[in-house]
Amino acid sequence: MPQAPSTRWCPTPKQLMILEEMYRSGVRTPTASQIQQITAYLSHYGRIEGKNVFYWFQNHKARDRQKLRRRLSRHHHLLHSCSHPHSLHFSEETFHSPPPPPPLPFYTRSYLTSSTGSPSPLPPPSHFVIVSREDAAKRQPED
Amino acid sequence: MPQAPSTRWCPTPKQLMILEEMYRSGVRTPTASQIQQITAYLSHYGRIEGKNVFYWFQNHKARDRQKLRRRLSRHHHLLHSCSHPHSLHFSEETFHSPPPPPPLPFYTRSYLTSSTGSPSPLPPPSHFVIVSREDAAKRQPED
DNA sequence: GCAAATTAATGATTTATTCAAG
DNA sequence: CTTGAATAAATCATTAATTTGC
Repeated sequence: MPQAPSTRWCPTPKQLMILEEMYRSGVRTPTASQIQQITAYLSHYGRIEGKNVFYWFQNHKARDRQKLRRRLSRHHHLLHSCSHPHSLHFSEETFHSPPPPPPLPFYTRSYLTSSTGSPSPLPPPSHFVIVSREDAAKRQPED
Repeated sequence: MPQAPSTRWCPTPKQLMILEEMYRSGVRTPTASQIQQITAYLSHYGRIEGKNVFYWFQNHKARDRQKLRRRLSRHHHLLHSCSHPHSLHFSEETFHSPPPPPPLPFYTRSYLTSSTGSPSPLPPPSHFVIVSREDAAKRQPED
């Protein structure tokens, strides 16, 4: 019985080291030729195909971003909760502790495209624009 | 030491999420009244002013286009820019120094200059594509 | 120690976006 | 308005770590 035909690529430690080194050096989305070169080089350390290299960089980049985003998010939350000592009291949640679920129906593409049905929004002031950097600027949805 | 009264707005993760959702929904250059409403809504999640919203959409749209344009530019210049050693962060250092055992020169002058030196179509077609996007080019910044 | 069971990583696919060309 | 090009995000699937009962 032939060994389990491992259905997916499994990088050798050496291959992994090199890929990580490249990533650290700034490689993120290698071009086709770069992928070819990288693949050719890594094939000295074990079986590998171009798509493996392609996927590896895609995944690594994506998960790096993911990790970073989670870290920043947590950091942000910690800062906020720590900077408001008085929020430790539970009874005061009425104020600013947890943003209650405010209504979320907002602007959607449908709203923008069917602009004729907009009763509340101010009429586009059109020419003359930009107001101060203060309250806002006015513009027509051109997109 | 006086606390740094953070002179500029810093979106909370929640605010960012909502802004991005709006952007995805088609909002690009909200009108003054839209900005007012958005600001009011986002203020549930942290300090924010109308100008912050205005600038956010301006910047996000601009950077989105910039990113795309840079990608296209890269694509357009690939054949020529491949001869730019600088564009390959990991070229000789990464390959010629660390990997001692196996031979395989990597990015050599010949490769860089004869960018068209990739005669074979590219990474294994295996039954799916990846590869189609390769011939085009991408690379480098802000990834 | 050692596998079966469970959980965490991560390779591979699919889906949803973006802008701009036609 | 539709489509092309190129991802990046979300998801699926399999492999590696680990936990656990014996």
